[in-house]
Amino acid sequence: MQPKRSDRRRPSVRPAARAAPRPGRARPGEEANRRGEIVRAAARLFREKGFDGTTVRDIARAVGMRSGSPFYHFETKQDILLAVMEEGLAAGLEATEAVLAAKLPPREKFRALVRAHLEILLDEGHDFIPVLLYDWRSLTRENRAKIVALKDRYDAVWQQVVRELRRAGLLHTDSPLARLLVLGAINFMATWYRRDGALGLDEIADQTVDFFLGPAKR
Amino acid sequence: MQPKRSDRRRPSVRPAARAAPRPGRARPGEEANRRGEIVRAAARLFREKGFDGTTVRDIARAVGMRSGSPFYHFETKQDILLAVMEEGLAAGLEATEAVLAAKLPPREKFRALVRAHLEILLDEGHDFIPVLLYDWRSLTRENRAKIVALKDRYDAVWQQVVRELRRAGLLHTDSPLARLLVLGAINFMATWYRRDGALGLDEIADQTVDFFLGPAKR
DNA sequence: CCTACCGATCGGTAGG
DNA sequence: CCTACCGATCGGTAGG
Repeated sequence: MQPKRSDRRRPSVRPAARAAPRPGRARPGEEANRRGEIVRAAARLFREKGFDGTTVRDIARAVGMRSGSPFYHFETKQDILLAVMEEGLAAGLEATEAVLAAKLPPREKFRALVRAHLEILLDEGHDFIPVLLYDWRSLTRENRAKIVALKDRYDAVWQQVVRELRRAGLLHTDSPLARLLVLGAINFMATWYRRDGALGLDEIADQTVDFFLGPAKR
Repeated sequence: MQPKRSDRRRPSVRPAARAAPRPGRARPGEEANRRGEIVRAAARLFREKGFDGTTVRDIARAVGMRSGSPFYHFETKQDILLAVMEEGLAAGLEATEAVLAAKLPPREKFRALVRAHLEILLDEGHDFIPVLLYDWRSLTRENRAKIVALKDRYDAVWQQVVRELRRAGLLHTDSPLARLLVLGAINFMATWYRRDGALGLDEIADQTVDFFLGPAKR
């Protein structure tokens, strides 16, 4: 006997009263909207239970659809995963490149970059990047290549800022390893951060900057 | 149609010639041995494909058993996961506490700790800790509690060394966040490290120590 | 987007 | 530890 992953209902019984969103037919024009809902719901579920631990039925239920209906919007479950990662990376990349564009001094630029990354990594409703980080293995080879291309741009932004920190004498190296250590330390926060914990995102950002660059001089 | 995860064979046909280890009955006395083989094979598979992405049949095949036979050694698949994590943590803890016991100066102690951790995190045949880090979510609540207890001891060792670094003036903080940043940066290496890459474990250890503490003075 | 369904696979078990 | 098997579930599809 397998452990049950979800409540089982008789197939012929319509789910009458439950907390989930409205089932039914989409009104014309809100189709793209529904697609976005699926992506967001899937991101949250993938983050919590992993890609393999989440069923298409879970996703359908979360947006108030019947079990087969997500396939009206996506051809395969894998395509949903790709959409989650692509949309998350695109949004993150936009925020990140905006930080680069704002001509801040190195330390402030680093702080802004860390803060922006913490938001998409840890804040409520931003489940895309954690899924990217922790469900990497579930991507097909072809989809992995697409994601890598986006991720490379992300890394380039960080490498650029690390270089500026080095030039300003705030770091003593700007090697790729330095970037990997900084980003790794931050990305690993997705493992231990609790939204109800002692530190907020602003405090974590400040202390992280201080840790890597040394306390700010005045 | 689902994508096939493995070759399918007619159930009545014995697998005659294949590369995997000998099928057949265990000789008396090597039972504990077989259990260990299962744990090691499972660790490797879990690391590659995740807990949910690995089937008991995969594990059985990897050690040359038929599909139901792992259940002679373990009650459930979950128990295999627990064994992987427990045995990995126990071994890591032993190596780690040995570093603490050897009375090295702070910088050398840190370096030895990093090096020991890199070994169990990245080296061939050490798949336990990566599984622990990346399949956390698949543990039941009760098993998670058991693992947390072991992990706390591990963290305590690192916190102790961070404290010594601070006292020696090599770090300017010994907060828990400092420990989380250092360990996170290192643990995240499991994501990007390639055994055929440019840097070996010794070089990574040296450069990591230099990054966090500043280059060694002479 | 629902209904109704399929083939494949999965974790696990009885009995030897 | 193998043989033979079960019930449940899963991703996906045809047809409306």
